Amino acid sequence: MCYDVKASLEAQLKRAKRLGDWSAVEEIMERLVPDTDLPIHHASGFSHPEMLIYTDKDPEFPVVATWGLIPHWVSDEEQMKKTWNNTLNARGETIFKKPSFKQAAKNNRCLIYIDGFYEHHHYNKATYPFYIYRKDKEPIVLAGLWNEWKNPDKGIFTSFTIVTTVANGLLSKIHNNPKLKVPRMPLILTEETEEKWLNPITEDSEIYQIENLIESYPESLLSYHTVSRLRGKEYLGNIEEISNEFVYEELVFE
DNA sequence: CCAGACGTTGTT
DNA sequence: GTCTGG
DNA sequence: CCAGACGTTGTT
DNA sequence: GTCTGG
Repeated sequence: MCYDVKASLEAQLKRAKRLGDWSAVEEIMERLVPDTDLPIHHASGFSHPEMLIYTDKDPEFPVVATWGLIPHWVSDEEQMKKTWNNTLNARGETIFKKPSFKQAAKNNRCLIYIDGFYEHHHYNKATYPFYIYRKDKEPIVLAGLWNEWKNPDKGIFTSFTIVTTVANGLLSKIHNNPKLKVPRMPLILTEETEEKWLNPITEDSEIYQIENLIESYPESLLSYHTVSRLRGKEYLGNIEEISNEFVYEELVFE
């Protein structure tokens, strides 16, 4: 799963900057970034932050979107708020089958550039948040689905969800779920697969080309450490230090 | 057929 | 809009 | 997902 | 133990 992320301005803009179109970057800074919650040192999906996503419609120039996909059939704002806490993630195995995701899976895929994400580990009846990031400190590219929903009161509402897959060894351990159902992790793309994720498909027979991209990311490329609380009264909020290592003396992890 | 849901996570 | 449960 | 509430009365 | 809110 993936319910907590860090998304700095630098990470979010990495894709827009890679081609060296500085006027585009300037436009993003002036016109889009003020409508976002950036920089996000930590945000929970349940707070439905506004972020930049790169869609298949314009892969180099991002749009502002809210985390928590609103399916096309949602009719009003009340129904929307019942739905969007349940569509923060989308199971990769079923995105082409579920009514909430199938249209977006076929026609509206996107990338979300983040610094890293947070997961909770359970030990001795307590909960310990971990921050997970790439060993090389480069941004993590997540696979997403996005959508434009017509809010009858307020116009077009752009939202997205993060696709998940089975967890690798490291994330299974952080989740320390010993059995039965396989733990989950977000779908992290590589330089090759991120372009394929945005590649349009027209026929149902091409769905497998997208499904083939859904696999867990090698744990050898990831690093991690514990951080201070991300929930409840001890939560420090969206401050820069929130992703810094915070050692819990009582926690034994290894 | 109609009514009602439509979704995710893990159970150290 | 489309699928599932009764 | 985790943290925190989990109830009643009448009304600032 | 289980539901709700964020």
